[in-house]
Amino acid sequence: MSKTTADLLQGTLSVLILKTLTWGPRHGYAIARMIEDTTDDTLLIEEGSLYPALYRMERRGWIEAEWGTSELNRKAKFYRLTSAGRAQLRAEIAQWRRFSVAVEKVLATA
Amino acid sequence: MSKTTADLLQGTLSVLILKTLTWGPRHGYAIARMIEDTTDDTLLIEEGSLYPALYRMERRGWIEAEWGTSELNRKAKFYRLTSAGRAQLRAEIAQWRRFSVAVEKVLATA
DNA sequence: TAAGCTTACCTTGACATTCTAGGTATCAAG
DNA sequence: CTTGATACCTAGAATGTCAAGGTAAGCTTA
Repeated sequence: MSKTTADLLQGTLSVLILKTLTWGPRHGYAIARMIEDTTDDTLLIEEGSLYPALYRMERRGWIEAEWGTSELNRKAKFYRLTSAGRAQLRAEIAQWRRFSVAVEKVLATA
Repeated sequence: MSKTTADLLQGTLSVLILKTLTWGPRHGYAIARMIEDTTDDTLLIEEGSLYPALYRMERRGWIEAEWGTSELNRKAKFYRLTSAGRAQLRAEIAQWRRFSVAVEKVLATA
């Protein structure tokens, strides 16, 4: 099963990133590590998915970027939530729950 | 996510179809209606997604088709699960649960 | 001081899936 | 005989993810 779409369901990456940023500004690499750690590597965040997602979200005004220095003294771009991003997060969480409840309804039928 | 609050997450349509077919052979239109009814229209199955999905699944040997007559006396193509489809269903359910548990872990963090 | 590992970012192109928006045909009901 | 529901089908666009590359700088260790 598969090469594609097995690791992440399309559409969930943004909610994961937004939620991660509620803990405070983070750079991309750290966001990926946090999600992987939290899920015991069930969700693997590929960099080829991560960075394009960050650009999309920035373009849509959900997050803002600023260059800085990482904890390990490397150049890093720190993202933080905007208020639009916070609203988007609320919407996406609600959407996710509605959706997963609905899927469970189908899967749970005897 | 897109304008309709009800679109599917990529990768979930097949598990929904497979599960629906455990109730017995169904034609495409009936599969869509069942999923929509079960979820109170939270999950809307577009025909442009449904029929291509059925072909993919048939090509992969998860389901088999046979022309027949619907309850309302119309020509209809009835699909039924193969044993490969049953195995696929088990795998996809397991995958879905692992995935949704992982997403919840991220979203649930205080 | 060089090699190698890790951190950190970025991009291109392929790929799968879903949606939009059409279309056909049949049957039942008004 | 027109309308609405049933039932199938398809082309093309849009979207998002992944694979697979790449750059560069800091740390470690030999």
